[in-house]
Order: sequence, then C-alpha cells, then structure tokens
Amino acid sequence: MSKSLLVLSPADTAACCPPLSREPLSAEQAVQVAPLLKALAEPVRLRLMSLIASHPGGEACVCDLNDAFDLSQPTISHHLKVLHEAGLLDREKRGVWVYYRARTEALASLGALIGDPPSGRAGRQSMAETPS
Amino acid sequence: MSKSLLVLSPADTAACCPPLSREPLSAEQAVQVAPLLKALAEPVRLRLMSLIASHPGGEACVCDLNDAFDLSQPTISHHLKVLHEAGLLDREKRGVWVYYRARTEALASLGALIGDPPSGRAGRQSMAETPS
DNA sequence: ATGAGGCATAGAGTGCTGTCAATATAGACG
DNA sequence: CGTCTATATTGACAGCACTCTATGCCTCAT
Repeated sequence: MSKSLLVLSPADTAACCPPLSREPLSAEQAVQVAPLLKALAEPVRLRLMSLIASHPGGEACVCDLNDAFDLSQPTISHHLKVLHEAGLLDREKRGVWVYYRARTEALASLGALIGDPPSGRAGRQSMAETPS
Repeated sequence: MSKSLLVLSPADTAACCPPLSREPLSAEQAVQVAPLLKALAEPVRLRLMSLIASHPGGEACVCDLNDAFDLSQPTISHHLKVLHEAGLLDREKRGVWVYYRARTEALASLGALIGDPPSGRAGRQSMAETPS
C-alpha cells in the first residue's frame, strides 16, 4: 500500500535517539518518535497499556480488557490496534482468544528518551551565563 | 473558567503514579497523565522541548526557537503555550525577550512512569507461568 | 453443517488539533 | 509621545481522532 520497505516497527525508533535533554532531536527523529507518544497520549490507551504491562507475564486477553472499560468492544479493539501498530503491543491469537503483550523494551527506550538527564552531569542547575 | 480548584500543574501528576508496568493506572490517573504525553506527542513540540532542554542552562529564547523551524511565529508561540500549560516549560520574560525553561523534573517523572521496569527485577524476560 | 461467541473492520458523526494571516499587547527607544 | 520590535491572541479552515452501530470473519461445539 504505502510503507512496506521497512520492517522496523515504529517502536524501535525510540532506541535510535539520544535523550531529549542531551541534544536537539532532528526533525526526522521527531517525526519518528511522535507517533509512539501519540499512541500513549490517550487515557484509554494509557490504561490499556498499563493493564497489559502490569499483568502477570506482561500479557492480557482482550476478553478481560473489554470488561475493564465502559466502552464498546469495537472501541477497545480500535485502541489496541493503535498500540499494536505503534509497536507497543504484540498480538497473538490462541484459539478463540487474542492476547496482547506489552513490549517493555519499547517502553523502556521511550522512557529513557524522555526522562534521562543531559549526560554525565545529572543536575540541570547551572543557569549558566547570559544565554544569547 | 472551568477547573480551578487545583493549583497543581499537570506535570506534577506524573510523579503521582507508579510506573505503567507496575500496576494498572486508574482512570483518573490516566486522565491526568495523558495531557502530558499529548503535549509531547507532536513532532514540532518534541523538537522544541529537546531544543530547550538541551540548551545550556536548560532554557532558550523564543527568538532563537522561531528561526529553527519553517513555521510561522504564531504557530511556534502556540506550541510553546501548549508545552507551558502542560507544565513542561517555564516561562520568563526578560526585557523584550521571553525565555522558556525545560522542567526536567517533569520529564524525569514522565520518563520513569513510562519506562521503569515492573519492580525490583530489572529484566522483562519473565514470561512467568500460563497467564489465564 | 449449523450455530454461537470472540474479535476485527467499515462507515458515519462529532469534536479536537495544527496551521495560517491578521491583529493585539507590551516594552524599549528615540 | 510615537514608533519599532518581540511575542501573544483571535478567527478560520482543513484534517485527524474517538466513539458508536452494524456487519463480517474465524474458531469451536453441537
């Protein structure tokens, strides 16, 4: 259809960039990372991700997830698809049921990208001299 | 206008929740955290945040930021406002110029919320027993 | 085969978001 | 006091996102 040359899931892009505070993200890097954050930037998806990631084994059945929300089944299915296509969830069908597993490596990369300190110097005290 | 009982900036909410993979986020927690991620989930804002956070002193002048993008000045101003209202940027006017400073503590909390492993066990191997 | 249950997809409606041009505000400087 | 510069606000428009109902597909049991 459109993108079928890269086998890399979007989630892998988070590991491709230094932390936000270390050096400026390039325009291309930003375009690659933003979809990951966008996938998480929704209350329902955030809860879904947390529900699945905190489940024993890091996976959960859709049947259980549906019951945890006051939303229609297609809506939950839609949100799971968004997280899956972002590379944050793995999908596996076992018999009649479908299980989604959290990609904790992707979460870890993303967390490091956002939260890691500048470099060796932890603090950001400085305030330095007159900027410009 | 609508919600004005809490003086807490949205960015503080990230520190209020355990890591995603540790225990399920409540609906309220998710609603509080999502705006933070939504603020970052945009390529331009992600670059802005990175530009400011990686600047010496963790702050940057709007005049410099405008030149870093091929966007109109109001658009940059809008994005900075979004990041500011999310609690990710501090605003300070010095003379004619306005400086935005990165709230690295907010970034750190958010990064930890997303990326931190389940609990003490760093690995995400587990796979544990049969889920359900 | 036939039916039932679990999940995905399609299509529509509504609201939000990113961008711009135009304008307002606010301070500095003649 | 008037003007110039830096930033913010307003209003408009296009596109996207969240939700629903309706429907299709797949798997298992009968």
